[in-house]
Amino acid sequence: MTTTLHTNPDKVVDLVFEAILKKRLKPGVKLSEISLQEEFGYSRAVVRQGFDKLVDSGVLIHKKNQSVRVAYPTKKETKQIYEARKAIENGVIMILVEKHRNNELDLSTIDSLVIKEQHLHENSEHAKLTRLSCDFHLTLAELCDNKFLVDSLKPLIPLSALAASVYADTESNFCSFSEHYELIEAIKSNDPVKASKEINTHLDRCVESLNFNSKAIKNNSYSHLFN
Amino acid sequence: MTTTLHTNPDKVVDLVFEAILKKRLKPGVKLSEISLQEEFGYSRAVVRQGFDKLVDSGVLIHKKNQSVRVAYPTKKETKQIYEARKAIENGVIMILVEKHRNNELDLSTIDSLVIKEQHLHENSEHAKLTRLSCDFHLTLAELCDNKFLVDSLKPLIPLSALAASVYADTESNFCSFSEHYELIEAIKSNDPVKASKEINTHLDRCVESLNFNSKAIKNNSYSHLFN
DNA sequence: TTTCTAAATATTGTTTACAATAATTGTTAA
DNA sequence: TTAACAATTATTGTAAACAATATTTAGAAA
Repeated sequence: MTTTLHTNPDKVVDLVFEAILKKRLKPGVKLSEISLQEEFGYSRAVVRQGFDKLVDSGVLIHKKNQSVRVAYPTKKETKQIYEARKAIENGVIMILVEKHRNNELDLSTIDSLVIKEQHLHENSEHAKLTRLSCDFHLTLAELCDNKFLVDSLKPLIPLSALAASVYADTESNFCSFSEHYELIEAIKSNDPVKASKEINTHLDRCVESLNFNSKAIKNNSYSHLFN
Repeated sequence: MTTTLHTNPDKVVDLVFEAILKKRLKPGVKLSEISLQEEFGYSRAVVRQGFDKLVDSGVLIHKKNQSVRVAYPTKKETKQIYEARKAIENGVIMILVEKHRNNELDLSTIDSLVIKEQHLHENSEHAKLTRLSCDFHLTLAELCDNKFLVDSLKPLIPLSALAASVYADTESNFCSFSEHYELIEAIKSNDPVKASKEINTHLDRCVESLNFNSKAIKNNSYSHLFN
């Protein structure tokens, strides 16, 4: 078997992002350069470059001479993450309403995504629904056709997932499917005020559904996370 | 003389950012790893790490096996940059209005910055004014006390400066001092609608002041940029 | 048993050397 | 003179070796 050698640091970034969105990588977990090198056939330098990018975006934390760790968002950071998302995603929605008004917007991909979400919701497949709702928000940004906006939002999605890992009591009802539906309807009705209200309340409710008190104790006992 | 060895890639990032904001680094210029290494005493690895970050943010362009080059924003990219800035900075202003309403905002630094801008404006020191207006926008973001918002906006400022290098006919009136003043007044009046309008029209006018036609020819003749 | 200390191990930080590629220069032929 | 090609040079890409630091393990003393 010829193992193809991977040389793209972005692949490492995608790998870590995906693992976080699937809740396989939990907040606080250690990630050594060598382990990824051996497991996936990346050179150590490539792994380091990928890690550097992830550290830059705040998804990994790096202290000198220590292994990087998956971020463990504090209450304050969680609120900052959603505050930043509100700013960026509001802009995204405004652009999409404008585009839709000018008949420049193809909503077919997002429509089918919402339908998928509905199915998962009806079948109570919470894990998959959570995963898909991340795609929902990123897909909206991508529809703007603006790489700078996408790059700004991208790291905030796994960070949100990490915050949920820490503070969400239950997976159900975290990122509401019905609110996604309403948001798309607002875009289709060419109503920027309504659309803005929808995205704001949606993201506000994501934060409100978190429980910062009960898990506060857990912050002091990282040990169970590190094997 | 004991030359202290620099080991922080972020210093390289700051160095390049500052050089761009001061218009000393022009769009399209080549940057070799070795030159910075020799000139500032960074190790090549550190320079590479800094370059990687700058490439990630879009400020440098990197093709395999070639030296990195300072970005040369196209017309489309320039519009994307300002579209992204409108999204992010709108969010920034909304946060600041809310903070000011709750008496949680100290505007003294931004006030003195605007006064400095006024002096430079009156003395027609266009270069310094352009430099300071970049600080104005970044300082607003920093007042939000949200590192994610700051990180999102940060690369868009040098990119705006590069766009101006390419498409601005004259330095004067590029980023209007009086509009900065009006924006702060809007925040002080606790009026989110007015403040939102101010930042939007301000950024729109920045783009409108650019001349995408005349410089279109220059795109084909890079030669004057490379010494 | 528990706690402190020291040795051993593992991991990251940095430099170096070499390979691969691009850019430049020089030469020759039309 | 110009254009095409070859040889040289310069620069980046990659891997490997070593140093510095952190972590773990083992052992000794309380």
